Amino acid sequence: MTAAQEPPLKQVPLTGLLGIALEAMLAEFRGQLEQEGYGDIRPTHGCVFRFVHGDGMRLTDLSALAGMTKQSVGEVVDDLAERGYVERFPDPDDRRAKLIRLTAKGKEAQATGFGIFAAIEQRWAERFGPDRLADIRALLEEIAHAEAPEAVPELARPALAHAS
Amino acid sequence: MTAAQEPPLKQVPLTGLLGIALEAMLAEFRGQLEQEGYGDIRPTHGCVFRFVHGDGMRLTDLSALAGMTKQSVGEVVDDLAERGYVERFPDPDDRRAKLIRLTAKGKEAQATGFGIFAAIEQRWAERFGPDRLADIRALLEEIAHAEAPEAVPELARPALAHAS
DNA sequence: ATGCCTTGTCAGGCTGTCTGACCAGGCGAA
DNA sequence: TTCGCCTGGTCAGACAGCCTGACAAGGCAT
Repeated sequence: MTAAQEPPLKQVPLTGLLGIALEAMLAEFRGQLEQEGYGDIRPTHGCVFRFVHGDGMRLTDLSALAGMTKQSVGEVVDDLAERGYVERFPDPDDRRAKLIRLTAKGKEAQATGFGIFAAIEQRWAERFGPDRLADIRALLEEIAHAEAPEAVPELARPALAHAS
Repeated sequence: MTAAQEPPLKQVPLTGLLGIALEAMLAEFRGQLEQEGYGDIRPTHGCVFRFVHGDGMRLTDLSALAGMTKQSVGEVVDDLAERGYVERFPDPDDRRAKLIRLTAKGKEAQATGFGIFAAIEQRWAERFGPDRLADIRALLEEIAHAEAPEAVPELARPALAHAS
């Protein structure tokens, strides 16, 4: 037990740990979501559910937020439309464009999803320590803000704002 | 600034933040790796590089560690073998099996990769605070240990061990 | 009113993974 | 021994999820 120097410092890369934590949370999420009756929602659909809001958004905007091509997001939107979660309607201000919005069913699903995420985080907080989880969230928000501010517009306004 | 109750508590899901952090680290990793001359190593190859060690491992063992099918890992091994990073040789103890081990080139690549991961973590530590990063690592290790102990065998022996 | 930009779609392709079927070799029980 | 079953690895085929390229319809500025 003599704490000698570890020779090559073979620690598990942080990416591996992040990946495991992420995967575990997502697995929990998918299970819960299915249990709530949304078994037909797949991970890919997240790129729309995460960002769609308001009275109608353009595909172009969604794809920019999601960091994916219009074609890819368009396919997801098609799929969600077939399943009745979103609907397209013509943009009254621009006849080229179509707007995408959640249906009533879609809004329920989105709310359920966000609720599940909150519940999981709550459970993890109880399990691993509320303050530790708050710390990790704060740090991750800071990292996200630094690395991909466009993907987390919600972070544009918090306390950090006046820190720079 | 009256801290009233937030109505639907619309916080960004932790998974999103974890994903951004993970992606950012991996992007940094890939950039560095290419810069070190290993531009032909793709993310998929990680499922082998992460786990292969010693004097030869079976495909079955690698696939179990990686949590993937034998076929998928086999394809990756084929690819790495063509590129000269690993080699197969018959298991002297079991004529059905072949053992997989790193070539000299593969060992260099693996060491370089682990080094880059360590360097990135070091840089992030300086950037976001060494103690905060240590905290997040400790928490993530705990989570990983709880959620996927088989994927992080290195964690089987640390200080946590006598805590239970 | 003409030429360029934007919006969305169609078509095709690639990567990474999976399932199913199979052969060759090992191993235990009759 | 030898027969039936298990195990290690491979072949073949499929599919999800993403991409790039090409395009038609519509807006917009000179």
